[in-house]
Amino acid sequence: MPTSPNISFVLYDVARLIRKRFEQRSRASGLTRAQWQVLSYLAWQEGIHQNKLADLIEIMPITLARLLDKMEARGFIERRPDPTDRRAWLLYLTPKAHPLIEVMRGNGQKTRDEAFAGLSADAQQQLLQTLCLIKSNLLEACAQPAVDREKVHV
Amino acid sequence: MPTSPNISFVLYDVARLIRKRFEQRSRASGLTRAQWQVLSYLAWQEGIHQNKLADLIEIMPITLARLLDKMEARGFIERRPDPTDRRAWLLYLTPKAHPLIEVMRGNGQKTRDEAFAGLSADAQQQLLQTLCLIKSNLLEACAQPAVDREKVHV
DNA sequence: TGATGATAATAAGCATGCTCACGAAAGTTT
DNA sequence: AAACTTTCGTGAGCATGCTTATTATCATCA
Repeated sequence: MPTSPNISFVLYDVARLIRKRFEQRSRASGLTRAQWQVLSYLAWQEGIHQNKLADLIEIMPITLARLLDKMEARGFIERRPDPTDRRAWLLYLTPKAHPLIEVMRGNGQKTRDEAFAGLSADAQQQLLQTLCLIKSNLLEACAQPAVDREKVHV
Repeated sequence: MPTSPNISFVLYDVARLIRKRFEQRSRASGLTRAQWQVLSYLAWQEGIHQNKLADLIEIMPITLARLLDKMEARGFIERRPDPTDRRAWLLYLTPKAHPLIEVMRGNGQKTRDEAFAGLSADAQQQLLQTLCLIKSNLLEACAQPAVDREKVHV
């Protein structure tokens, strides 16, 4: 950009590059960044409903459903019917998934080490807090309608 | 997550939400976040090659080509042949694109205002610098091979 | 009970971004 | 000039994430 870089663009770039680097590193393990995020939350909350998990990760349920389709096909998770609600599934890790968790955690750590090189622990903590604030701002904003009043008729 | 949230996940979430919010706001204008980024750089460097523009934005040339296809189809940019290199195109905005620039800049500003509410100008400046450092770390890292030494055979 | 509304999951379709591969043209070396 | 290498742009195919819409089931209330 001509003047100083646009902070939103930079933030978006950083996220894209983190994903890219993580997946360079994890290709052999067979899990993408998004799938690792799912696995990571699921390891913590096994037996959860898809809806609840989507809420936790803050993605649309349909986005999660597609991820789970792939992870189920590859044998990392299983959907068991909820005995009390025939619409719903309960999500569980398979035995095959367990050894992956430590490997992927390591890959995440290595990616963070690369990304945050030169940042003190304090600076990282500060960054995390700032990002959490921004995230909460955006979650609230996204729930509000945003009319594009300056619509351009082309 | 059980303990404190994973900073990479949060960062990724924030980027996703910024895009989502920006596009909620800009739907009527007909440009997505990515297309707006292209337009924004192009307004600054008209007559550039696709390759150079992809370098600037730091995306793969093929990703840019697809974006340009759509923007060209909608009449926002045009590709003119480079008289000195028959492989290459020179990129230009159309007259139709110019009025969009101010509108989209405004949408970006509104989105940032929502996202960064509660952050002082200093804190925002600090954040920008930190993100630029991380981006540069990651650009360097991505250029290095990342062997997944702990390959899991499944 | 029976209608009405909410909720769980998914389908269809689109945008962005990647890897890998390829053709055409340009540049370089012999 | 011919052969090799590099570069520019794109095709194919995949993953993620969204909006919108649909089906099946559950919950509630008349």
